[in-house]
Amino acid sequence: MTERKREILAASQNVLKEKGYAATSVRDIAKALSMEPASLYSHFKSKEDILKITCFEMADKLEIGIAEVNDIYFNAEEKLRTAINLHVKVLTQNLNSAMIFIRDWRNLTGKSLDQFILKRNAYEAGFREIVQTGINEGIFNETDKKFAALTILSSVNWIVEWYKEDGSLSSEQIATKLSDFILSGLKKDKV
Amino acid sequence: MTERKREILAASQNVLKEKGYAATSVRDIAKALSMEPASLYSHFKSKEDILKITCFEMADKLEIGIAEVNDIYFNAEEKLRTAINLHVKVLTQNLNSAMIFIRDWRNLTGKSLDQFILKRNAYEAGFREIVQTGINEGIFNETDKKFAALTILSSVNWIVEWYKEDGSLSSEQIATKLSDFILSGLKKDKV
DNA sequence: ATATTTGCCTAACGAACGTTAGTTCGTGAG
DNA sequence: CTCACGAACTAACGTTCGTTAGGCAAATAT
Repeated sequence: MTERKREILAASQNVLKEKGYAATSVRDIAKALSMEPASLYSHFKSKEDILKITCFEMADKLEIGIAEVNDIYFNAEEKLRTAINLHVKVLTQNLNSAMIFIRDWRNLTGKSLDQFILKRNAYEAGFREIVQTGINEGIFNETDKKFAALTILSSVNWIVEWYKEDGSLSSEQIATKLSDFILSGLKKDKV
Repeated sequence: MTERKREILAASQNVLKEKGYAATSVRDIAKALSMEPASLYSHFKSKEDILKITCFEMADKLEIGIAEVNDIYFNAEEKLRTAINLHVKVLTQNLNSAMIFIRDWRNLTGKSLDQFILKRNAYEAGFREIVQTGINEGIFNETDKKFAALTILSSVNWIVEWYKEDGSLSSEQIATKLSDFILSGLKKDKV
């Protein structure tokens, strides 16, 4: 990808995250770049192309993280903490893309949509695997794996709704808090 | 609201939940009702009117629940379990509306949007209050209240993404699992 | 029986949509 | 110096959008 294309992509994402993909027009994007709508088509072949690139780049970044984690030898708690940390890092470091990725992937169509769903399922399976590992090791409660993985991911994904780059919490701090919460829950340990 | 209006509203929501508010046209909605687009305007004054009614009806239902819970004398754990149970019940019993409410409220404009955000904040504050109660009672970990409330709500809201009416889990079972997860976490209690 | 209201229709409006065609202009390569 | 090319432009295409005006028939109220 050329430097200019990357630049335009970033600006597009900055616009798309505001009102969402469907409610944002090509003209909105062009205006933010002080260029003509038609000029965008020198770089992208369609509006959906921008969405597609955004969603798949995010999916790829997350995929790399979870594959890594499940390869290295860690115990389940370490694996989960590492996976959450990587996930939070990817989201916070690409906040615009992350919002589009999480909210707007449904606007993909045809083969792109199918492929995206496959990737998403594979990623979720990675989390289920970590939960299973923990159960096997005897350190996690017997639980509905699918349910647990979905709940974990939902907590983690929701940070795009409230995370502010200038906020007081770093990516690592958020990840630690989330991991603590997910692992230990709200209730005080009985002493 | 007349019976007919309610009927049209329900059909509209059934269409809107599929592709989202912005990507769904008035003509899509009319087609699902086997009527002409213009006829919808005998019942609703605009497309946004449908969104507004949907979002605020959901917000009101949830609001009633949380107010109730914070009034009755319960300990914090009971309060939280009850609040989650009510929330899950409202979501699962109005699944179409719930998806629109959670995903598409951003498409509200002007005063409606402002008012919605106020309601949303008030609702979140209700959850924060429950967390605070638990901390005061000494049964919840000292924690970032705002963070905890957001994490709880995100887990609960995410069920609209995977809940199927014909699935094996009832609303109560889901609420119990969620509450257990949120209160106790994934890790086995040290024995 | 007559008047009013309701619910839907047909037709059409102007605006906004995503996209394409064709062109110009500056830059770097042969 | 010329040529090719990338990146932007102007102009416009056909479509779809949300919405309105006005009418008509059936149901309801007087």
